[in-house]
Amino acid sequence: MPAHNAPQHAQLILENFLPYRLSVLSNRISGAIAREYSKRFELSVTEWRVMAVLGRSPGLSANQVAQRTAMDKVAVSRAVAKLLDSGRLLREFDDDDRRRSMLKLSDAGYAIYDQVVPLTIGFEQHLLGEMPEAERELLFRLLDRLDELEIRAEAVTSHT
Amino acid sequence: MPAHNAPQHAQLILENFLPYRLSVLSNRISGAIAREYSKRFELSVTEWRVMAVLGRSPGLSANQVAQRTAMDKVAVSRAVAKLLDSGRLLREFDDDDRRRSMLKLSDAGYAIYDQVVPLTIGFEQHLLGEMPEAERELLFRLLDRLDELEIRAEAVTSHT
DNA sequence: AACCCATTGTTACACATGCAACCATTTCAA
DNA sequence: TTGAAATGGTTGCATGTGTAACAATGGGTT
Repeated sequence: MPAHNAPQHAQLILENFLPYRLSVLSNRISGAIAREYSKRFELSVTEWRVMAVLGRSPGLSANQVAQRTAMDKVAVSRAVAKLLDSGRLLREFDDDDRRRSMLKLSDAGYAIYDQVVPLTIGFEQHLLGEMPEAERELLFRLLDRLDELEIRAEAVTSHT
Repeated sequence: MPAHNAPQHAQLILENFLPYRLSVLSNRISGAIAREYSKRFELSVTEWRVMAVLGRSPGLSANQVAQRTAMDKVAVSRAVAKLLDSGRLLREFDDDDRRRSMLKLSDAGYAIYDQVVPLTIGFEQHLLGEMPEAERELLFRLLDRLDELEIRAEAVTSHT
């Protein structure tokens, strides 16, 4: 009997699989942050992302918000509706193009924004605080590179 | 009039915010992979994760699968139900403890497993392929460290 | 045995998400 | 000017997900 031990089946070690690890890690981190502000401010992750972008860039349209947050326009539309409803957002429509909305935080919106921002930044500090500057930079460079790479998923299927 | 320009509001640059970047990146990557196998094999992400673990470790219980996949037991329960239904999974119950299930892939399950594994590995190759070994190792070390860190979300709230 | 509690797994509900179809408005070309 | 295509945004539907309540089984104490 030959002494080879080729596995009968393909082998995948999930715990070492990068996409899986990113997913689990990201869910844990985002979940932990979201649990904080969602309880305190009745705010979902998508709503918060919309607020975060508009807090820094008032006047964007819903579409522009969608692009910047990497959310699809439906998610933005619904988040905007809720934020308008709860009085955290103001909306006007452009006179020149009445389809286009112009969004910005209300005072109530900024009151929340000014509390959540330090909270999230504190969390990031906690994550990165003890990481040497060099590693931190490398981490972000790696993320940049991965961002660029995975654009074309189709290129991959031919590999196998 | 003094020449300070302290911002009126807290500032957060979402595009540089680590949790946000991880979330977007992870969603893109997992989404790209999932689109491939979900179309081809009528397989959701959670179902695939269950299969991936059982392919390598046959005989685990649903609870054990949940722990290894970082999914909650409800998600596993439902994924298992579907996989049983579609004949990709076999289940027995332990004679000594009839609550405890013992799960493994059926032949049909392995047939799929053996196709999806190389597909996902090819994808990871595509992501990591051009990354120098040293950076790759660092990336995984950084992920390890982040994994350990963010366990206690509460520790953070006092930071602010 | 009778009880209490922990564990495994399922079900029910509320809520988020993605895709497709849709309406309103604008643009452009015939 | 009018009709086709493009754009911004919303709504409906089917599906996924998390939380809590639940049934069933088992372990341990009296």
